[in-house]
Amino acid sequence: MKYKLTNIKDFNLDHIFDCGQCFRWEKAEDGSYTGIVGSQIANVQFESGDLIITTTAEEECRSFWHDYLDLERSYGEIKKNLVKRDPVISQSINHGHGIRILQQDPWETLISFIISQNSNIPRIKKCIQTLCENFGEQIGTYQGKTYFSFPAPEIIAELTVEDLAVCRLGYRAKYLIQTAKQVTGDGREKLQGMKHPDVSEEEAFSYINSFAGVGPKVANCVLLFSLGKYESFPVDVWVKKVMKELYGIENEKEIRTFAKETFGAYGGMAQQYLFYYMREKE
DNA sequence: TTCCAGGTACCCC
DNA sequence: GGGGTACATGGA
Repeated sequence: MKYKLTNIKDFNLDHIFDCGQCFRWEKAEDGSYTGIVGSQIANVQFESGDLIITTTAEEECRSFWHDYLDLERSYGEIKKNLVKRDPVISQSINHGHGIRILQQDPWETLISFIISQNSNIPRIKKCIQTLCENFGEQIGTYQGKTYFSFPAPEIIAELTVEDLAVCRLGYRAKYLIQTAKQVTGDGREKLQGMKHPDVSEEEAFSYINSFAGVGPKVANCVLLFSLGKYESFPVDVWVKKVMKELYGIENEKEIRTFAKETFGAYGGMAQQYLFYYMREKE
């Protein structure tokens, strides 16, 4: 299927796919991006306000893409609000003005960010790709390339550390297996259930934080990138750098307090603008 | 060689 | 509850 969505503002593919929230979208020479979401392969192009989505899905799923790309939310208002609360962030917002927080799958996000710990983005991408190629399902080809789904919890739960050695996950392999075992059964439904607006950020945090290999940083990424808890403010090495440089705050606890008080309900968006700014700056 | 990367678990006090 | 340290791996 092919969709054309018009008059889209505050939207930039490079900002969205290169701000560290996702690991499986690839840029093509024409500037479009191709990725896998669920069991469909999709290509997205964006030019002068028009968004063209080409997908292998046969059924109508326009509203799905609206949700996934977070098109219903007014990022213009959010950015205005953030600058009003804190003028210092405006340069970061200008730099990543087209960022949108994708509404990703909680299971894939959980595993991806367990893999991300103490690693770097190119290697994280490679690990995840190998994981999908070896243990996901082949879902089709697009422009000569074969694509694979993200392996289900039931698949990873049955693997051994030796099976996963091909992915070069290091000490994280055992976390994947343990977490997958926790998620199988009714766990998957509980994980999805955390998306519900009635589930508070605190409640979601303590649940996600209880998985093997998940600490505060990974938990906050899962909350922000897949559970719609937009006040979450993941603190990693890059955020520490930018907070020191722009605000003179080094202590992690102070960073959290500052973010909560300053950015409030949209701490997650603020974090993404700051993270992207600091990473591009190097 | 050493350092570092979207950190966490575990131990000690 | 804060403060060290080991942990797999690959690129700079």
